Amino acid sequence: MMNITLKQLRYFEALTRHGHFGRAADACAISQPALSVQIKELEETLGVVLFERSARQVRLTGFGQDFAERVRDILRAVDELGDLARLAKDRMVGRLRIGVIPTVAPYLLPTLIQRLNADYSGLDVHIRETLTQKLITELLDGRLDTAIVALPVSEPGLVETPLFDEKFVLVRSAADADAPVPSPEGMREMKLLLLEEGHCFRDQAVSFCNLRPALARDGLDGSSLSTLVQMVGAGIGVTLIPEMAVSVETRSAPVSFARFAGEEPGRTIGMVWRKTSPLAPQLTQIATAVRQAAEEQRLKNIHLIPR
Amino acid sequence: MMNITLKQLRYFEALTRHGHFGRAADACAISQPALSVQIKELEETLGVVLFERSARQVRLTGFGQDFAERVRDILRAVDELGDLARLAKDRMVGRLRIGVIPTVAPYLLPTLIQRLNADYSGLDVHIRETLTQKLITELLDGRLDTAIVALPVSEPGLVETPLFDEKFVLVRSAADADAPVPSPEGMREMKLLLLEEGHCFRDQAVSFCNLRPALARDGLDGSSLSTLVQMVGAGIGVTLIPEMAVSVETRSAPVSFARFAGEEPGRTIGMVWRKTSPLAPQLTQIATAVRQAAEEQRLKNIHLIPR
DNA sequence: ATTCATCATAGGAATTTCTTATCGCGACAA
DNA sequence: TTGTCGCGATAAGAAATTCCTATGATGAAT
Repeated sequence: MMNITLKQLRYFEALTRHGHFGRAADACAISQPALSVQIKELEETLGVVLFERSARQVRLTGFGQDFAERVRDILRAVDELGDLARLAKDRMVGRLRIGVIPTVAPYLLPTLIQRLNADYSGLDVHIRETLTQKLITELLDGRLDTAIVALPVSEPGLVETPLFDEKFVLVRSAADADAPVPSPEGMREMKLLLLEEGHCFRDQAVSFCNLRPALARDGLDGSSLSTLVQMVGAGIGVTLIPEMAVSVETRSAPVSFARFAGEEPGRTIGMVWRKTSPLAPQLTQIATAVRQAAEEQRLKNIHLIPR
Repeated sequence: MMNITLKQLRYFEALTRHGHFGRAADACAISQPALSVQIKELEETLGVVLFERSARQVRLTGFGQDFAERVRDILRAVDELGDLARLAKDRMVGRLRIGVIPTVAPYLLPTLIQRLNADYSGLDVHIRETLTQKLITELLDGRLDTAIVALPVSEPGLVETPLFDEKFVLVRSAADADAPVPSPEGMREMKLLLLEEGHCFRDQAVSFCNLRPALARDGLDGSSLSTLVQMVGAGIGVTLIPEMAVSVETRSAPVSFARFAGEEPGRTIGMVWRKTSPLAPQLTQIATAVRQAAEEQRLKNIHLIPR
């Protein structure tokens, strides 16, 4: 009890076109008996005669004609599978789901998306912005293809690629613009505004100032860097933001920015994806594009920060 | 350089459903390595990775998802091929092109078509009514599946099956109803109306009366039996028609019918089809249906003919 | 009647597909 | 860490299939 094979359907189709076993066999690059046998096998599998063989010509039966129409559709669909793959192979194509942490997304994405659309048209980019923890979960779950987060992540099952380092700058009210820049220890004396729990940037800032994490400050945590900057502008305290955010956040409120002296605080932003991801080659390319976007963005900021 | 096979697509589909090589292999009734190899082969043929294999689970890649949709459609279409054939196998189904000569068609077809529709629903009957010569040509050409004609045809390449014998009856004006029935020889003295050249019925009538075929009568040939009967009703002459035509033609004009004494004229109607026709079994069945229709029709006529 | 063209059949070779056995890797538990 | 386990990949030989060459059978044309 054989099953229908694509070979049989291809031979069948050739025979309908040529109406002649020998010529159809040539077209299929096989011998005439091989074709005869496969056609016969197909007919036996179906339990139906597809061709009427006479000495003069080979003609489709009535059923064969209906059959042939469907077979043509099937073969076309199968060939399209190959075409589809051939396209997907070289050009980067299809859906790409990128997760980005909130302290990077607003500053990097406008540039990045523009660049991706330019360099990889045909790529359908989906963006997910949320906390690192959630990104990692979704990544491991297969709901994301890659994530842009602060390194290290140290999650077995994921590979990390550094993208760029960024320094943190001090944000204080415009009035303090000329005051000396405090040392990390000095920061502890100031009212430092932080993001809510869960943001890695909060932990990084806390770590820089050697604050005791448990020492949760008053209830002034902000849900975004913009909020923090606005609070600083209102004279409530000071905060840190990544240098990349400066050009955007300078518009949020009348504040001044300052670099730290000596050992500057900072972090490494990187891309992570599953070790097993078949997109690895593409993602490596994407990483390059992200680096370029980050550099482009950095140039917009660097001159806004006084030494 | 392998080609895509249906097996591969079936295995692929099973793997998408189970997300597990071992279970998918079970579902396909093969070993796990066999499935692994075929999936790998498919991926190599396409040049694209379809599944992301991790220790935890087997997941479709983005491309794989698009691919899977199309594959499902293809497999469904292929399975439908089998269904289609299974239906066509037992039930008689599909197009059936029957040719019928004009001196039979009007009297047999109403009954026959009704019967075919009743007994073989799903059969798409096409009727072609024309002269024997043309029917045979179209039959040999494959434009007809079978023809109902007067036997014998004696065409190599065709097989003949008798359906029924029918007698010819004399048609004369109603006024002559009680006159004695002439002998074949007597017919020669009467004005015998005939069908045009090409109708086999014309030749059969001529033969019965022992007329010299070349002796073409005056220009009163009719193009149908109805025309002839109407002419008889108008007192122009006499004619012959098959007994099967009586019940219909008695409505054409005020005429009387009479059987011939002694050796009655008649002919054998039969079905012919190509020796090579794969429909032979079905056609044999159809022939039975035609016999029944003819008998049914005959019963409507027999009591209308005196003697 | 013979020849030619054409499809079917047969037997053995070549190729493909499958099975069993085993490896390698990552996850999980102790 | 270190086994242990689950799972997919790989290997090698066995089984099945597909194919080719040679040949048969049949009908048509000369």
